[in-house]
Amino acid sequence: MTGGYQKGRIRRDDLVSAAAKVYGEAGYHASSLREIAKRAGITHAGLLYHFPTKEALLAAVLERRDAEDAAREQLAAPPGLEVLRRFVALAEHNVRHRGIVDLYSRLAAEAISEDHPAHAYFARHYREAREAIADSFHALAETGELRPGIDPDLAALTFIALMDGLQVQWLTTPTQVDVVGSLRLSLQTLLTVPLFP
Amino acid sequence: MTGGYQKGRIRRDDLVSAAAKVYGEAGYHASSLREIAKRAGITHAGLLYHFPTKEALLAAVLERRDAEDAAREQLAAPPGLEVLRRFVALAEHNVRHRGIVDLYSRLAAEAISEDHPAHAYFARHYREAREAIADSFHALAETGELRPGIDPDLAALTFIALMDGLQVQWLTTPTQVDVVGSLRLSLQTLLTVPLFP
DNA sequence: CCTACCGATCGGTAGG
DNA sequence: CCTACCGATCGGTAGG
Repeated sequence: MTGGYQKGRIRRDDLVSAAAKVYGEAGYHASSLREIAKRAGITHAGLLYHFPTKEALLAAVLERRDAEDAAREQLAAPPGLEVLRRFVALAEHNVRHRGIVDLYSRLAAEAISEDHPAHAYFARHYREAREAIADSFHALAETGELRPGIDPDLAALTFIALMDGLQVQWLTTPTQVDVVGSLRLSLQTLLTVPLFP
Repeated sequence: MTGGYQKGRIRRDDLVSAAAKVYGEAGYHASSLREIAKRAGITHAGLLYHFPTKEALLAAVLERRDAEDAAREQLAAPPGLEVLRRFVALAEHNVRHRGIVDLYSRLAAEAISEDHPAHAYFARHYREAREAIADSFHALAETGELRPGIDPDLAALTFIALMDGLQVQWLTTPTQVDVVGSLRLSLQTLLTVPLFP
């Protein structure tokens, strides 16, 4: 009884996976429904049976990314050093999974346009990331672990922007960019205590 | 005698300007020769009389950008604090000329692909930018103006990546991103002397 | 520099 | 989920 239902769910997941991969290789706009469908083993009309428009498929890709992030954030720590360490760990994870970074970096640049279907998603993503980091810098300021005179909100913006900039440069010239080293350097200079004792 | 020649030069410049603008709005791949040609007041076939392929037009846009940068780098200072100040001044200039930043940020993300026609351009651009900044950090290390224990090359990578990451985030949500403030904060924490006394 | 055209590709729909 | 199709758009070419 649940066979067709289950099958449908699996098929949708396959399509979302294929879409994420193709977006990562070519961006959203340059990706075709035919290429995505082919990788999932169906026709592009078949894809449109599951996702009525190209934009609906993108929405599904972003939703699944959010769900994965949320599952990971069960690991969320209280504001402080540990949060910063986990962001560095996330960067370490990312350099071992290029596809994730590809998808994110290409979509982020496309989504600069206010009328891009992922624009609101990225505006929210940036704000939430800045707020999460800012909470930790504020906590560190109160305990004297943030260097005096540093604006916690500006430090948070700096950290998130640095992560994004490193990713694009790393994707373009992987052998010449030490993503994790740069993040550690940047964080350590903001702190009065060792980030990794 | 030089009339036709002059006219041709002007027309080519108009086309390059129109192309830079459209690339900035939509990226390279999503830009059409018809849209670019229309803004310059000719047909797309007319554009192809001046630039034989879509790729040749992109090359001309990048060449002009290099020429403009070179002209600006007559202002190039010897390695040291002044170089860092001028990069901050460049960022101040950029936030008043959104089109330049748009063009750069969108192309950079597309050029992640090794087969993108601007890939080699950006690989070179990153390397040259890192080297220019690294020279200054090395000089500052020798005079004790760089905080002890900071790797000058890693600091250079960090600064360039931060500039790029700030630009994308600023383009997406302009009112929420203080590009210049973030750059000043980041540089100041690396130094033992005031960047802006 | 234009008109007119080509083959290819695109997202989406009809109808089953 | 497929076959078959649509109108739109693309980069590029022929021929002037």
